[in-house]
Amino acid sequence: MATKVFIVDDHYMVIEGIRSLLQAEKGIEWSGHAQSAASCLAFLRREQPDVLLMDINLPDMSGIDLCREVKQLYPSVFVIGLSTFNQQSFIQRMMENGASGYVLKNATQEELTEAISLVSRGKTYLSDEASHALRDNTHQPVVLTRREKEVLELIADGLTNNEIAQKLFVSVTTVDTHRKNLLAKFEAKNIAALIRTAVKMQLVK
Amino acid sequence: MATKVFIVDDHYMVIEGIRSLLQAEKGIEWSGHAQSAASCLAFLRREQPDVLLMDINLPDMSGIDLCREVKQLYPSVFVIGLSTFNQQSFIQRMMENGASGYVLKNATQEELTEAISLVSRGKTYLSDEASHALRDNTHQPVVLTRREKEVLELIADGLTNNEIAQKLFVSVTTVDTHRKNLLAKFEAKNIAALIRTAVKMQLVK
DNA sequence: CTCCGGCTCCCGGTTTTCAGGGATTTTAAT
DNA sequence: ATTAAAATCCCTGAAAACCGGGAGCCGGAG
Repeated sequence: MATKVFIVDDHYMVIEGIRSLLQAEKGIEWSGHAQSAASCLAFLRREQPDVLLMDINLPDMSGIDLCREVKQLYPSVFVIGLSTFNQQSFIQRMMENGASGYVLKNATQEELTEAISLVSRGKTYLSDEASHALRDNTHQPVVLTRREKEVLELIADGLTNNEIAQKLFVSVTTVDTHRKNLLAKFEAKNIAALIRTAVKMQLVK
Repeated sequence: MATKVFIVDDHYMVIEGIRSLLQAEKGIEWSGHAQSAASCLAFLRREQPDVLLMDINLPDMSGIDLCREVKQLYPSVFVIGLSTFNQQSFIQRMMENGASGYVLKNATQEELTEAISLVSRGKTYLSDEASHALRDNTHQPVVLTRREKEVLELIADGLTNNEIAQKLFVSVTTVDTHRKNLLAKFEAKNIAALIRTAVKMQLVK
């Protein structure tokens, strides 16, 4: 029985590429594709594939969140993360949210089919680069509170503590405390270093 | 006579996707592909296609630079930028360096073939989103001097003016001047805002 | 109920940045 | 040789950030 594969990716060319790569494969059945999280979820309501290839950057929802949602609703669907980037933080969060594998978009046909084959049998597949990135596990993902995110965003916008305090209707010292906590969480020496890593981790737009 | 199309992109799946999209087209001849700037240049030394589809994010060289080099060596090769991102700065710099078009990776088959057709006849094609992004022409690309880049990098690393001064063997006031100039060039209120945009513009790693 | 995390607020003191000037020397291009 | 841009250096004063504490309030989990 062939493995049913569905793909969600907002880049039409990537969908085409994967379809073309998998077309010839005997054990794989093309289940369909979606270009957004919403239409992916809509499809899943009617029908569940065995393996779901999922881009991490979707227009309406992050792949991380979509993955969690999918695994919650349909635990039997195995998810493989798909991305151009080889960022530990992404890969890690993806796996934490129930993904079974992670493949980079420059993967070869062999890699992809092997990944699908392994994952459909309940195993885990990580591309070499991905597993390597996971081993570099020095930075665990920084978890911020609601308030800290707000403050961080405003700091990144160039506001001073004073201005932030006024905007959030709190005291300057409160903002300063949040700032201290942010510096601690990011293990940053100052705001410059903090913003740098925050932007790279995509915690600020 | 068919238009010869060559593609350079480090993502195998995108190459496959485009190949599959163009396969059926009558007027288009698949000239080959490369996964790095180096092998693209190697190919061009032997043979020149009519149209060169070029990813902006290459492993060994930025598409921006590759585009400039290609146009300098082989002005008759028309370049179409290819990217997942819709960032004005990229598009603009690509066009400044001689590209004839810019297509997003979620383009449809029609869009892509139209782009190739237009560009091969010496015209310009910008995807809707790209041309729209270009219209938002508020931010011209920030040009930094050698020294400013160094200082910016060190600021982003979290060093203070004092530390930077020691590292670069110059006076603190010099570093402060560079800092001021950076703030002015980025039109940033303070370092937080500066670093934010600098990272987003990929001027710091 | 108790404990913990998040949010709030405060103090005192030091360091750094920012906003204004102005000025000289190197370097590269015409 | 001239010129312009880059790089260097200096001053002052105000504003902001950073440091290392302490402390009360609340809501949810155990």
